[in-house]
Amino acid sequence: MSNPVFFHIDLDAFFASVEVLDHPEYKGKPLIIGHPGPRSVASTCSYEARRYGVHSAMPMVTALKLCPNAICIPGRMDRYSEKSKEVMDIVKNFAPGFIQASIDEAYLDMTGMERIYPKANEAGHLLKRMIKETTGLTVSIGIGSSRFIAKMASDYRKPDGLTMVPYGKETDFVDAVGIKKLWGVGKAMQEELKKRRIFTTQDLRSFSESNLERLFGNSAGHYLYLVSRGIDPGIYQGESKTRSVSTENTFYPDLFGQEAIETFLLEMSQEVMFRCLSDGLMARTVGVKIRYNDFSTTSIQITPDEGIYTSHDVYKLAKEIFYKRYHGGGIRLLGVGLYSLYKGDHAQQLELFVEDKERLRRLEKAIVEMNKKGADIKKAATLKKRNQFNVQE
DNA sequence: TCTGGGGTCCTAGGACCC
DNA sequence: TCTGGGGTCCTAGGACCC
Repeated sequence: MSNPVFFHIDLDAFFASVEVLDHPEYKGKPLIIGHPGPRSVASTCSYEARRYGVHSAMPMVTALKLCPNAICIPGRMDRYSEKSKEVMDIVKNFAPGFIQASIDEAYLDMTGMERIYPKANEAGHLLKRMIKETTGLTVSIGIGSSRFIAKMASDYRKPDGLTMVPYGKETDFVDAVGIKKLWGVGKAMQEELKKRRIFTTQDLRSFSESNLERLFGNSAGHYLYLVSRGIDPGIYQGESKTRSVSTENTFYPDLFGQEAIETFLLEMSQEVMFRCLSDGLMARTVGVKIRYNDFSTTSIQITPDEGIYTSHDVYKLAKEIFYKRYHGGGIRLLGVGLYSLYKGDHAQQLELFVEDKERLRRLEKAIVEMNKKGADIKKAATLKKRNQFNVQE
């Protein structure tokens, strides 16, 4: 039996790199992807911008203070999806056990591929070359005995890097990465660890599993026990299916007034419902998210006894739960989501009026299909009002 | 630093049932 | 009568990731 071998392939500064590819004049310049608005954040930035301390998720205002001459452009998701597909097609055909983890990341299971690729690191270099030559983009690749190790290895040397963690050296590698960069251990957990005077992965290993579970809860404790030993806690195991669909908008200035609020609730209800329809999904639960101007955030959800069949159902429920919770004042963010999704095209149980609803549902589905073919039909008559309000894209 | 938008998973309490 | 235990579903909030 051969040892398990996994690759993690990570596109370098993906959105920014695509922009440089399409606009050679941006090459070598600090580039930030994101809207320049006062409430927006940087989504990606080029390595030139990173030298100024800019990083993704940084408030745009801060980023532009650090790097005033940065080129700041809003993202073009359609174009990035296109390039992503080009890359993923190459990766997919390179070896079996392909899992795409996000728009710019994928895993390959290279276990037992020695006859085709005798040396894993040479296979990695080959894959990097193929991607570069075909798409013009560079990736960083991590190689390890699990997806977890491969994932952190790809981040170890970036951009255009290749890091291989030899079988049996997982614990050493985790020590080299350090507790601050452990995948799945974020800011809040870092604080918890500091409070308990745990500063290194070695410190973590000095605790028994039951002690970690007592200190941090069963799930988090078990997780820390495993990852501090370089053992994969089980990231990206099976095919993941969609569990929720949501959309939200941040406004500047704040959103006020019944008409404006309801316009957005309607538009967002349609958006999430149309996305479900086009994927053949039904929802059991509708949720609304409200963030006030003081950044306090609340969410409400409802699982009605009657099913949810049309975007009108979504809107009605969204409006109902919104007013149940809304305490007035400026709204910074408004969101609508559908949860407890299941595959299906029909009402779950037969009930009164279902036939009418099914007819409406088929109508909406037809609109979705036409939009897929290039039409831009939206049901709401109120949509023309959208531009009166300031959406922070 | 004054904090986007799209997701996943976990926790904890309450309702309800057997 | 002051009071069990397990299972499941629902809700709200929070951590984390890209």
